[in-house]
Amino acid sequence: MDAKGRMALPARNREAVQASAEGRVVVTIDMREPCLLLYPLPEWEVVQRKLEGLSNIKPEARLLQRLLIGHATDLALDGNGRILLPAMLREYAELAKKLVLVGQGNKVEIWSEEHWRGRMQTWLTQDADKLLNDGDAFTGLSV
Amino acid sequence: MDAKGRMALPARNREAVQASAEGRVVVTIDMREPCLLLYPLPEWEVVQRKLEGLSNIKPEARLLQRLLIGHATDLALDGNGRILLPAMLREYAELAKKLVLVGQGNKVEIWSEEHWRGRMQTWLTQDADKLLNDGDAFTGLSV
DNA sequence: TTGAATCGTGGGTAAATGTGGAGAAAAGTG
DNA sequence: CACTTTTCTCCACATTTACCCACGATTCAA
Repeated sequence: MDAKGRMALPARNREAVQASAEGRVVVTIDMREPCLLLYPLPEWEVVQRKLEGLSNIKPEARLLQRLLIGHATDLALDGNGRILLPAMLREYAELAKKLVLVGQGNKVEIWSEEHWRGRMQTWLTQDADKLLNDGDAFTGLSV
Repeated sequence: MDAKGRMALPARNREAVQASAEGRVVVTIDMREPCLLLYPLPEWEVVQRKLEGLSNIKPEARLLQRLLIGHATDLALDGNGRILLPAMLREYAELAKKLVLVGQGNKVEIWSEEHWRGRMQTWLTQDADKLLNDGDAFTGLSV
């Protein structure tokens, strides 16, 4: 990310986004982690419909809607394949110069390198042990 | 928001409002949170009809009607794309110089930055945990 | 290895947008 | 009617954003 808050989308993803969404993407926050989520526009519309379909009586559902839809921002790639991340989103994820992009199928996670390192540490030392010792959880799943 | 209580609508929303409602919007209060709700006029008319359709025997329904419809104010964008928020609404949401606008599909929430930060803090530290640990609530929802 | 193309990065500049204030018009008040 | 207060319109300025170009690094192919 540069000093203006612009982030270059890797050429690999760029091609897909250009083809399916004419360079239009949506960025929002991840409630569980200090990172952002980037969807190609069509993918986001699926997610948004799911969210709006939730019972809006449940407080939990309203929370999801407010935070995810509320932070969702339409962005378009500029001539160099970059997007300008809004200041509020940059602050939420505490993004610095160095970013880490993590592909997740229908979306890409955007992390500051610093947070990414910290979480990796935690996952590898604590959570992975727990996961591997929980014999039943993933029976039959071969990776 | 400036000292006169004027608020600039972001250009992105402005365009939509100009097209569908000739720059006319309705602002009212949110009963659950210290914030205001801004609807393009056509959207508000839908909401108002729903409210009026509620059984007016139930005290809860009458309360909704009184507060939402009672505070609803017709406003129009000025030459610079701004609206003048009535003093009563400004006081209700305790709006200060810095505002946060949160898009919610058919409406926009208007928060003071201070309240928004406070609520975010609560949501992310308390409610989000509860939500994520409540396994049944959102089975099958993949965001 | 070398040239050529692509890619990531940074910056300049012009246009668009956000912000603030002055003064005229309108509305409310005594 | 005179006066105050509010609201609207217009103008000026600061900030942000969009667009363009340039340079160094990396990749790819010959």
